Amino acid sequence: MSNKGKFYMTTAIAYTSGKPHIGNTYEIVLADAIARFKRQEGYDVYFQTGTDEHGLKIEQKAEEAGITPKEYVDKVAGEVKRIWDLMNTSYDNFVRTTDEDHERQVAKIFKKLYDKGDIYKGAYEGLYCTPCESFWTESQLVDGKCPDCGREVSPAKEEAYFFKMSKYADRLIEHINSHPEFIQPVSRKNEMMNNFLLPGLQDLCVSRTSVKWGIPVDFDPKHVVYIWLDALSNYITKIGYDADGSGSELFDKNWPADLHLIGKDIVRFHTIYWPIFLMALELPLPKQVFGHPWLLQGGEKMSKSKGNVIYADDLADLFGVDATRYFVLHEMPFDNDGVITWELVIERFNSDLANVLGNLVNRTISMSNKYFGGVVEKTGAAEPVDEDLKAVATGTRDLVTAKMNELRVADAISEIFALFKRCNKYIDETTPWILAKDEASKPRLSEVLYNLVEALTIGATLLHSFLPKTAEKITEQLNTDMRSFDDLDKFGLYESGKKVTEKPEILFARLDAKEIMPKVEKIQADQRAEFEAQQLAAGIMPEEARQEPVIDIEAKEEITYDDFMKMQFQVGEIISCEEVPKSKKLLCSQVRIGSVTKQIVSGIKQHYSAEEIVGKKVMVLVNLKPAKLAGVVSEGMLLCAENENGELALMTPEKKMPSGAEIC
RNA sequence: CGCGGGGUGGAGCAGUCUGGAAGCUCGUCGGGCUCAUAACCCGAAGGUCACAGGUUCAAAUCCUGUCCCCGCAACCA
Repeated sequence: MSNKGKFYMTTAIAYTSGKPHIGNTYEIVLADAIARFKRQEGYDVYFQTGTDEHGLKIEQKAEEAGITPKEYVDKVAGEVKRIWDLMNTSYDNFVRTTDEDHERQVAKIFKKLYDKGDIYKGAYEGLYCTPCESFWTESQLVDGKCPDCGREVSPAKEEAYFFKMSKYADRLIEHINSHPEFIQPVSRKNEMMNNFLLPGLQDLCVSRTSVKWGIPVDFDPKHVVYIWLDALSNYITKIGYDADGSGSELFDKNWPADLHLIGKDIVRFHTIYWPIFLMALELPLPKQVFGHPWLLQGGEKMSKSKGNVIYADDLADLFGVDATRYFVLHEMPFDNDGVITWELVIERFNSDLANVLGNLVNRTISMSNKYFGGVVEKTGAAEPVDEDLKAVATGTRDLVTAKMNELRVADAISEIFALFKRCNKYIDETTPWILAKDEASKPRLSEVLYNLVEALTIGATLLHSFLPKTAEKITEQLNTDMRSFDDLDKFGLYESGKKVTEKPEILFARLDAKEIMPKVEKIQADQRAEFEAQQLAAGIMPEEARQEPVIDIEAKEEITYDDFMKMQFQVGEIISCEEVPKSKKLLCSQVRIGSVTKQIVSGIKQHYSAEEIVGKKVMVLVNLKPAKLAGVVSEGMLLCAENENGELALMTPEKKMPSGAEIC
């Protein structure tokens, strides 16, 4: 393996406001695949990931949970690390922004930039929402109210430190223009240029007094360092950067980073603010920032508040770690968002992993055992049909490398699977079961199986970066080792005469959606229950209906819109009410509908008392033909919902509505 | 007119920059094969490339307009 030099790469550090879902996990798996591949190629890789643990949201979450912020982030960071490890990711360093060395360096960096004059003290003016402790701009408001809580905002002014972004803007524009590879994909570059750089950068507010949970500005401790300045700095502080100038060996070797892998939503922070901070610190800029797309669920974005989140450990439970890795890596295109649904995962699992790969390994090993007692021997009985297989096998490495160099990981995997598909085809072309019938064609049969085993070894080696465990299982079953990367363009290195395993283990057993989906539903139900429990704990009213049993009633005949329009519903206010004498069920109400008052008799006595419904606004069917009930005239109907026990609930408007308002 | 992404056979996507016979995976249908995990291999059907104009010998691709979906909007990767 040739040494190609160092390669320092990072993921964004995960924000510890809650358990990471499959989308967060996507990033670490993607990064891991790249890191492993670079190592395989011969780079000296340093791969850093971790957690971002400061900020208001964490402060709030901790308070809701009734624990300190530190306790809260310890818990979540542990969870993040557990999932990173579960996904078998090969990071070299897991950093936390609450690490003492990081906090000390961030404070020093802030001081250094202040001393230098790039950070100055000013005032932040804007519209302030007191309960949310947040500033908003005019354009952010929703109906003139706080976009978070919907309450009134008021103009306010807060002392704050600002960073002189504009001072470095020209240099950054120049850098981006002269380094086309800096921002990937290119579409993001245009976005940054057109929206932020070319219109002119505003100075960035880099301190907060409204947040307690953060790194204090050491010379003005009522301020806390802005979370992005804090978080971004991990890329240098955690490899040993020292603002005083005495960097560590690790830092000197690895900085500048070769790749920052981040989500497309935070491209701005990594391609504008971060480079400018680095310029101010007189450090070289990272070589590349890749803003990967999102993994969306069923067309809509995942979020905990929607309670529709897919977690990596659930996927790993149902499908296994490598299948989960395969899915997220394969399904994510280069610059458009990917989609994940349970059905899609099952489909990919069956068609790619079970059918194409697992079955190929299985049938190859089975044939070797059946025909040659497991011994794989090269006999030299070649035929022209072998050439294409060999060409594909030896050419795959460069195809994969080319895709990986562009960070097109999904395409890289597809190249490897193209090799496996070629192998399946090769089996049909050579028909080993026919060769096996004739003793004279045994050498040919042996050669065919040898070629398959060799091609599989090459394929497994290439797969190692993406599906580490699966690749290892394959080479184990073939009784061989991973090939050296440099040898992957050679065919015939499998040691002739070796014996494959007697009993091939099924790598991926086909799944039946009918069996999986009930488990999925259970996971989802558990998640909803947990979410509601959390909401309850936080004092938020849960959506009660969700957990309650539903009722199905007999469907009535379809009606037309005209039929519907014949009925007139209005809001009515019950101004008085009395029981109907000699009746068990009836109450007689005087209902004001607009300027008219109607007398309505309703069978609700067992559920409502006459007194309690007075003053209620209710839904009334107004143009029902009057009728006499128990001798009393009724000129309409009060509408109620009825449950399976016959209990009634009057329909009342969800918001305040005037009497007489039409219901349509 | 806040910014951005998208609308391509039943599903999920590529192709659009650099116009030149509409492609991939899955599904469906038909065939082959039986070593293998009802798997594998071959073939077929199925699309006016959101809509309307325009440029061109030629448009999914370039230009103009319209409709629809989605994300972001400084604390979601």
